[in-house]
Amino acid sequence: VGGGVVWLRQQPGRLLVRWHGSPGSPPHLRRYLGADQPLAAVERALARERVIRRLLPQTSGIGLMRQDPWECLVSFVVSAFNNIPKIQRSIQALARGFGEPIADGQAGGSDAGPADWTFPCPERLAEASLPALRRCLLGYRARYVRDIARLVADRTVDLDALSRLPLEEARCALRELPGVGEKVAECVLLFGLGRDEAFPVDVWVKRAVERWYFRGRSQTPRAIGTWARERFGRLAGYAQQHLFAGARWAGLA
DNA sequence: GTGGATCCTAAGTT
DNA sequence: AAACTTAGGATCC
Repeated sequence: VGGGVVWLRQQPGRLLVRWHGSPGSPPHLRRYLGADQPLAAVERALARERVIRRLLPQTSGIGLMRQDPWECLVSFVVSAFNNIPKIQRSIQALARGFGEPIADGQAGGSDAGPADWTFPCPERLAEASLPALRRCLLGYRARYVRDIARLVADRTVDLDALSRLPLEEARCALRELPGVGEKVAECVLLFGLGRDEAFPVDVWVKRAVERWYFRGRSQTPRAIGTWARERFGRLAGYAQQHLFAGARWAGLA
């Protein structure tokens, strides 16, 4: 996070934090974790809705992360048609192979080199070879990652500027990028650009909405997204988080 | 019960 | 609308 390393341990009623690699306090950690959001008020509002109200006992406390837009974009491009353990390995391999070493505080083997690496900058990924990227288990996504990195590195695309655009314009701009479809675009809007109205429809959310709102009737992801953004408005992103967590908790198959 | 071939799925996009 | 990287689990000899 912000060029440093943060360790978190959640305990009942508190969060233990340890960090190193960046001077002073961890950068905007509260914002990064979404811990600066008025969750109590959000959940009070969402509880007016019958399905979310029923999920809340299991899902209460979930917030929206505010990742760096660049890291968020690449991560979700990697996530498409993939599974979470492999996504994690890919991200770690990218950092190990193309990121900057983070000065070791004290832990970790000093003989084995740096234990931690930053997420790679666009410039480094833009000049990476496809085989080198494929060694990060990216598969056919290697080309997407490299081409997106080039667009950002040569300033054709300005991710930070997207957050100041009207929602629909930012959405369309993201969809222009190779490997970015509706779902990934919504994820970047939500977790990277701070647009709480975004509503990504992945397989879990699709199952949840079909089961709990459409009596098990199949709907297209597009239709679900449109429907949800209308129904939940400015809190759609939060609603999505609770539906996602609820679906996984309920083990929807 | 073990081992390997095969199939299937997984935070979708082209 | 089929094809797509890759790994891990499920099923079947």
